[in-house]
Amino acid sequence: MQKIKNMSEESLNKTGGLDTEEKIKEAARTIFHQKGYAATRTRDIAEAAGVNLALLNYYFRSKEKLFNIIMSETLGRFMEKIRLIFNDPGSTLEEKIGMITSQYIDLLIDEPEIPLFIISEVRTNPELLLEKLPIRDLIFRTIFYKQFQQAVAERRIDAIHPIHYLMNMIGLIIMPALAKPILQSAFHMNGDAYKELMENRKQLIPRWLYTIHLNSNQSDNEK
Amino acid sequence: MQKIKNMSEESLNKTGGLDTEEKIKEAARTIFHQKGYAATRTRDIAEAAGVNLALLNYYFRSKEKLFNIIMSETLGRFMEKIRLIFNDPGSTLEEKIGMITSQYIDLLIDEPEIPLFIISEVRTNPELLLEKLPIRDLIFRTIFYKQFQQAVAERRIDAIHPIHYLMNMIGLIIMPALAKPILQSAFHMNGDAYKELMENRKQLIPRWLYTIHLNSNQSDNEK
DNA sequence: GTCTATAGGGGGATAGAC
DNA sequence: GTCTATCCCCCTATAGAC
Repeated sequence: MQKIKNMSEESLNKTGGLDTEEKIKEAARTIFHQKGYAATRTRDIAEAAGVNLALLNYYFRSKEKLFNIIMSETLGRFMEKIRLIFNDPGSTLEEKIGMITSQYIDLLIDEPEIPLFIISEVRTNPELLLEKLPIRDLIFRTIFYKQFQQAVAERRIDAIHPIHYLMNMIGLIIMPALAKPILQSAFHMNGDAYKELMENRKQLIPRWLYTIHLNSNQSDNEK
Repeated sequence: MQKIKNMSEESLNKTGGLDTEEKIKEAARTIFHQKGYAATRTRDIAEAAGVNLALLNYYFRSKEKLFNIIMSETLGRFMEKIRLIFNDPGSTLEEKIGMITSQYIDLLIDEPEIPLFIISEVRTNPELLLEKLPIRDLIFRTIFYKQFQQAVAERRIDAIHPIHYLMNMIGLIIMPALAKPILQSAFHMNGDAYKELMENRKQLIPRWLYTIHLNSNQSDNEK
């Protein structure tokens, strides 16, 4: 299986369309996402990539280094969406919520394993987050945050901690992805039903969020 | 492996107040909950229990058998609350929601690892659920479910699938527990702040759920 | 760059003394 | 029932031929 990379055009191998390093990363991403770091065996990654185990260490030195690369990329890909939308100057608060919901639900239809992967691995290894991402800034120093604060002020709604708003938004979006194995196992829900459920929530979640956090008629301050 | 517990006096060992089998289970529960099956080493369980590794296999035959016992007990403990409340004939729908929220939040203040533990391990091993628990019946053949259907009918609210209601309820409750490692790492939130956040949600979540699912003034049917 | 073969070590499980 | 010592497999990582 020699690797004649025809550099004149591209560095892509005919087998799978990717060069070896990329094939290994692709396989690693899939398996790490599904099973987590501890339960993943490098042998399985190599086999899924269609290469020999030794190549994995040739390209990435160790399982842990390979994992860190995958984790960085996944975290980055996941957070980049938020960052872009939260800082978009051309959209209203409501539009931002709609974009976040819609884009993340699309992502979670394709890759429902990502939230559980991130949550699990951050638990065992909390430094993963701090090292890489300035999450506080990414949330509290954004146009989104200013717009939200302004909306709350205009409506004279008693302030509950904004962390509730963020957690509810993220929670409502990712919950079906987290629950997918349980939905499949307990309710025999198949892929199409899951997808339909997710598509429904594209409309529902923004309305829910608006209703519970930004509706001054029955806001949080009524005791 | 006979287990004659001498009840006349006590079956308790002086060291720690529990007999050996119980000490091992206690240690196993803690570590399995924190790290999951794959990342847990039997040596660590034995050490945490203050006994020798060989005893673990003497009492439980294997890591896997020990794990299954822990998983069964944790799942049972988790689901039993729902079952009792959902079938309580003496409480209204609103009261049931309040009880669920309050009791589970108390549980998650003490043991925030449980949701992630269950979700993670069910993913790798979906049979765990089906074998043990009749979840469908546990949800759809309950007094709670009848009361919910009735409330929706009375208010003439367009029906969205009740799975949304359940997922939102569970999601809003467990979300902070799932996010705890991230909240600690990214926001330096300590145990007290987490507890206060959770206590706040005891009041907030029932109101939110009522507002988005049972308020006919601005229900889901407005387009 | 890619392979085969193997070193090296960790972790689950057991034998056997007490 | 509890311990020490040990087995043995499996998994990561590397050496070395091609």
